[in-house]
Amino acid sequence: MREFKRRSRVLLIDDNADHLRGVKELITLESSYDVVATTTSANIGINLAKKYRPDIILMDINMPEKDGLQAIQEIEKLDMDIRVIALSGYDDADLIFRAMKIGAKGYVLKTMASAQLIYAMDEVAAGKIYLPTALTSRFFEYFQNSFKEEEKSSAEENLLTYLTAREEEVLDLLTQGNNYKSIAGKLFISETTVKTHVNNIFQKLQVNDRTQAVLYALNNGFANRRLSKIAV
Amino acid sequence: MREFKRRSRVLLIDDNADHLRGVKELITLESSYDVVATTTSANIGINLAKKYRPDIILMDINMPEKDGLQAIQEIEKLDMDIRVIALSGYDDADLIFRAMKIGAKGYVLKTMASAQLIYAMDEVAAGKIYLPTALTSRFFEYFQNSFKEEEKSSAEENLLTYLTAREEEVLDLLTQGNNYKSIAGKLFISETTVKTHVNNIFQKLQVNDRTQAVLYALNNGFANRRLSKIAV
DNA sequence: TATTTTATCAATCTAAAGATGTAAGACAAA
DNA sequence: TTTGTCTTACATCTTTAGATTGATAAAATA
Repeated sequence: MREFKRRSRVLLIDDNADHLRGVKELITLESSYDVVATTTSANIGINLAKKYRPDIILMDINMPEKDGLQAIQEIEKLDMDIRVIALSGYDDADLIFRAMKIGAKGYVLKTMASAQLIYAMDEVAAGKIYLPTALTSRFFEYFQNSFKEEEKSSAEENLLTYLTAREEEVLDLLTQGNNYKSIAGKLFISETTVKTHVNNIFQKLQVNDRTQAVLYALNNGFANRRLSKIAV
Repeated sequence: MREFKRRSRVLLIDDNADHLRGVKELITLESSYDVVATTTSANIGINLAKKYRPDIILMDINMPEKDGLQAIQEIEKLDMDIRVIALSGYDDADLIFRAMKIGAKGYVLKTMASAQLIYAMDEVAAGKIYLPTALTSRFFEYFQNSFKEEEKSSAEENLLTYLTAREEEVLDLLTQGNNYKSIAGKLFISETTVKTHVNNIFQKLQVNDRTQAVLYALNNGFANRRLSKIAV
């Protein structure tokens, strides 16, 4: 290996000045990291990120002024290959999920041992995504639950199962925004036949019009599912 | 602690008879687990699960006959508090994602050291969800990518931003399957006004009818997002 | 074989949706 | 003050959508 390992440049964002100082000292002790800047403001932090282009950002996500999660999202949108690790005081499943969803490369609790933080930084610096085992477990509980709820609603009774193969084809075209004429053309059948199918679909799905039919289809696992209830 | 720790009952499902025997021996050596049954067939495995009600199932998901993932899903549907750990020969991100999505409590590679498997079983037996660190990293790359694609498509140019507040209200009601009369009633305005709004919405979203408008809204981050491309 | 389901098509009718033009009052920005 | 946008509203007209009834042939099923 000819190229030696470059020291990773780190930006710290934490509204708690004391904690900020502590983390800075901790990291400075590590030979492989340079703290290029620190700030107690998320907004300033975003600007510092643009200016210094650090490799890693440690972002406190429990800040009053600006939401740390929002800041992460904005930094991710810059698409500058800056890897953000979320620092949080809480091991709340929802927080962990949202942080990982918007692109955080790690999530470390402030209460965790400093060695854990350094390890996370090492992993993230190496291009990996790191979550402590305990938090991973939390994450997955939340993750699996969000799918469980879906299944329940669709497990009740999915009226889509009553549709014939042809009706499914027609419904599929409906969910793509086609009108009668267009569907007739694509299936090589007459418009009146399409009307018959559509009417039968309405009966079976117990809806009144095509919009409701399309909505029913999308909400009940037709083609592609919805991941509802999960938004940042 | 008055109650002593009950030995966990384990069911093994693996179409590779040799591997099955090996894992069985390995687990039998552990004092805390009883192998209650083994089978090389996923279908039989499901029936054995119903019969023996094991605490844990080790399920090979790379089986030709029946898909192991499907088998996991069916077992999860039983809702019998049977915790399934997926065994796989591949650390494929998509496989890991799908296994965890449908409710697997763990995912262990066959190539991993036996100690790793036992550790996973210990964690899962204790009610946790366990993924080896390396696989967790894989999982999250896949997970985050699935959201990144969404953002791209909605970042191109979201025509929804051109809508006025009132038009958004109307569109929201459209995406709930309301007709003109219903919308007029809910917004306390006349039906003709609703028509005006709806027509303006069509212009702005560049669509021809309400179904297309609803589809555009749903596909472009209106109210709740879609997690497309990810299906089991 | 008899029966049911499915897919096809038609005619007819009503209701709803969509296109277009016009316009007045409110309100904010220039 | 003027300009522009937003919200409201109406009239008119054309086009779709949807409901209903009826019918035929093929295919699946009992």
